[in-house]
Amino acid sequence: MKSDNEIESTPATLEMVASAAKVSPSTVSRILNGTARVSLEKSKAVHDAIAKLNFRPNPIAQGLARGKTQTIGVITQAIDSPFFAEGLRGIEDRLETVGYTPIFVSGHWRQTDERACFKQLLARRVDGIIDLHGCLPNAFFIAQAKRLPLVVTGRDLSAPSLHTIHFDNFEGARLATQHLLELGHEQIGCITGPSNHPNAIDRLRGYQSALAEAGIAMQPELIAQGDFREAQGEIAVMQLMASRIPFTALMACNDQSAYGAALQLYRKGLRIPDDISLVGFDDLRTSSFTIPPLTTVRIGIYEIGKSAAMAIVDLIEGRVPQQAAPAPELVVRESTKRLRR
Amino acid sequence: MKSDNEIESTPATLEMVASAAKVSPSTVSRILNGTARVSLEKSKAVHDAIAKLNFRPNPIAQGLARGKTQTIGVITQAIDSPFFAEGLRGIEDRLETVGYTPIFVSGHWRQTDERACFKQLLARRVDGIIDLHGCLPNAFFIAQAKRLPLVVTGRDLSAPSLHTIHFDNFEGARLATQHLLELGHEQIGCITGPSNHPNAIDRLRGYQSALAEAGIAMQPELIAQGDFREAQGEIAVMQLMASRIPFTALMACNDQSAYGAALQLYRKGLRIPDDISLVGFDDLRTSSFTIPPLTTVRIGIYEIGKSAAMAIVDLIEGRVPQQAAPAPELVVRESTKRLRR
DNA sequence: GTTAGCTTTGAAAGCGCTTTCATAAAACAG
DNA sequence: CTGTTTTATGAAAGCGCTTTCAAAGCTAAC
Repeated sequence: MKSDNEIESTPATLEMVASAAKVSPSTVSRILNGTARVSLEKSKAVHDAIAKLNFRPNPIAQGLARGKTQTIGVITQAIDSPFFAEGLRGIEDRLETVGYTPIFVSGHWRQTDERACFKQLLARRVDGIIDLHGCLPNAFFIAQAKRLPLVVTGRDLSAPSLHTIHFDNFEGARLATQHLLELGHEQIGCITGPSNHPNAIDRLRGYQSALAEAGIAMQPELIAQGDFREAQGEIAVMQLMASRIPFTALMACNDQSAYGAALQLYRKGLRIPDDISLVGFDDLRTSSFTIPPLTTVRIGIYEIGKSAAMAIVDLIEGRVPQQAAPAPELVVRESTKRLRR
Repeated sequence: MKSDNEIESTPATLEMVASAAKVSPSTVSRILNGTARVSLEKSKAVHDAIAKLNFRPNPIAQGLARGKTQTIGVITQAIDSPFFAEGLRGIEDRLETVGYTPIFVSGHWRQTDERACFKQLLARRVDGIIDLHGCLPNAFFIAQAKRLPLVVTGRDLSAPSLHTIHFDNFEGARLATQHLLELGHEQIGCITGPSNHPNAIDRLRGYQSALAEAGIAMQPELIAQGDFREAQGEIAVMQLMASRIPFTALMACNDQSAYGAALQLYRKGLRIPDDISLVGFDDLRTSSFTIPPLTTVRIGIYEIGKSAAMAIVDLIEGRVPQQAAPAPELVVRESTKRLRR
């Protein structure tokens, strides 16, 4: 009986298996891959040899021989962003079940870095790439997809060998703002995301659209620039308050901004939701544990990660992917409240 | 002028470069790796050909030929844990500068999963493995290190080809508890981590030691079982309150537990820090944005990730690693306060 | 009983590199 | 100049697989 800790000096090779089973390497390969019918006795002999030698095919050699690496590149913006981390988890969970290994690299929201990621992954001969919310131009993605299967999230494109999974940010923001309106709020501030970020733009538009729909005039002073990070959320609230235009509710274009905003409101002695209602966007896992738990828009980034993983495999294996993002969903918790009058 | 989006159908091979430069493949290889002196004119011709063909060596082929993959396996417990994510970021940042690619896999705090991770990474022929806070027995790590370079964090072991980076959890917890004591608290509750988790055990011991040092008798009812996750932090506080033993401060064995605890205290109408002081452990990035910002013990997991990355490279390249974890550091924010009397 | 048609298997080439070995050319010593 | 080193370079083998090709062994059909 072998212990789990046991070590064998050199990993066995296919040829060692072949000679142990007294067959040719080709036969072993055929058995491993099921690429041809093999007589039962040889098959058994080979399996025995594999077990005895504890043989595991060398994926490097397979990769070279087949020209496929069973590896898929995943470009994220930052591996330590709570938002992306959930998506990565989805990708990881899904890919594991189908025998591909993900390789994660980070673009840091910089075009040059993201280009470098592509280069690196291409050099490593990945079989496909998933780009989570990349910030490169559409044309770039369309061009890359000619070279290898590509799925990108956060936009809506159509090209051969390219699949996109686009979440409806506009609708999500509309929902969030509408929720505030339904609670009787009319003076609603907005903390935006980076102004060149497509998702951020759509979310701002959703906010504006909801206001317009309700017949409420937009006040530019109620829009504060954010960058999707907590610290800037704090600053945005400071600016909003400095403008002296009163507001009773705030819609932050992502949860992290909302955290920062909440902290700054707390510092100013304003209570959520009693004095100010706050809604976020993303539904990070931590958002159900903030004080108070945050009302927000659920994106389902974990599910998107899973879908992206399935889609890239579909693409690689010649199927046509059908995965789409879930619909935006408002999750009402305790940071929003009917406006007292 | 080539556009950045441009595509070449098939990646160039070393042989194509060789024939374009009218030299032998060996010469090209030598130039690429600097393994021998080559005449200036050939060298130039080769560099020109490389540039013209946009050649990048195929790492798969290199891996096969050299028996090294320039790849290092990283075992984390969960890629979407905010704690580990920071460590991964450190590893990623560091490894990038030295030309290794990390492959991240997750053990989910389960021994069988973690064993499977080892198997998978070994099969992929990584050059070394970093195991972040693994939960397998010491003997396993020592045995594996015989097979390939290994660095593991969160414990203190010594064996050939193995390097450990051990953070002083005991001291950290002692510091945190001491801080509470210095603020005049004597009834201090503790929310533990998983009872089989070495770090959790050390932290609990640190708490106990600080109390003992201060001559305060330990009250078992003030110790509530946690599991390092937010939800259990909530439950722990419920249990603590149900026991009816009064407490004025709480030390949570990690920040995530502290978040859950804070929420539950909030629900019960208890204010932090006015009614209860709360201290966490880990100093997650979000902890400076909680309400109120959390006093906690800084581990510097990002730095530990960086160190682990350097250590594994040292090991692989035959140097002897010297990296150690930073010393525990109390970071006082706004969740703790002098006991009013 | 011979020819045609399958099926099972092995030999060998090839994937894109590295590296050893051998050789031709250049450098040096006598 | 000749003989010995040294240096730059190419040929070829090899890393561990897959896959084509061809041969050998069967079965079936007339």
